Amino acid sequence: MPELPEVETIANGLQTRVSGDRIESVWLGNKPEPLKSSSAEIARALEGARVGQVRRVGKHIVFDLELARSGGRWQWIVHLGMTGRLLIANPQTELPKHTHLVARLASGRELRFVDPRRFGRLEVRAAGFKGPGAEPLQISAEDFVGLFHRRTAYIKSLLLNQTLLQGVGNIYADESLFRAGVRPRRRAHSLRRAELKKLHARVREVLKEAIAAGGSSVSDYVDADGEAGFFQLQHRVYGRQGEPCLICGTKIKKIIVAGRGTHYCPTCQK
DNA sequence: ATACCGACCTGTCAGC
DNA sequence: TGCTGACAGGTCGGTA
Repeated sequence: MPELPEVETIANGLQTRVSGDRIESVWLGNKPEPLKSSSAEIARALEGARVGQVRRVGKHIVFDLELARSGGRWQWIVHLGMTGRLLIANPQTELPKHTHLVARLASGRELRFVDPRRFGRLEVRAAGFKGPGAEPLQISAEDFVGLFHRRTAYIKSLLLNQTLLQGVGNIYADESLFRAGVRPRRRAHSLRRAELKKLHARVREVLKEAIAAGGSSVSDYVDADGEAGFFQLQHRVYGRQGEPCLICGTKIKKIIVAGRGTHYCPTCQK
């Protein structure tokens, strides 16, 4: 579900609202848990820890944990998968279905992890998590070109590959390619240098605009306060199959690339 | 190296 | 009303 702008919005909300708070106790659901670390490890790392900085790395939310006792520096890493949510709530409000973790905070509130499809992942690990790829908002145009210009795969597949660029998902890949005028099935090495530079600029532009709008709410995305984002109103191709292109009027096409629904304008994108 | 497919899960919506 | 199938913001592993 959430891509870079949504994860960034959520992480910023959590930084504002829970950083500095202390986790007093943790409840974890059972059965096939959506965990990379064990329940015991997670509970041990979280309970009693003060929450330091909260930020986004790729599509992950990273909580710095400051532990009174063990001294070591740990991080709690949350990947929301398709349907994961991190919500701040009053203890009195009913626990939503599919709640897998509840962290009770010293301030009296709760931080809840809810994930119907269970594609999300929770992990605790030693500090220093960087993620597998480059950050789209930090990489230089030169390095961006270097990432793609020799690769033979479809450019869209590569934009989704988190070990190259981390944070871009299906919506923003389609939106970036539209703005750059590049078809999703172009082989990356067939893109001219100028096209790759343009794509670099458009990826950043789309992500920044989406962050400013609080992300895209396609079906059930909400931020840490339960608020929806608004960038879906600015989608130019994603979800617009059959509708006219906003530039030329051609019907937007939908095909499958890398197993994902892929939207583009056959006229504007070459 | 790359592409496709199924798996992992649940919910929703369109069509019958 | 209820059933069925397709599809959904993500990732992984197997196979050709």
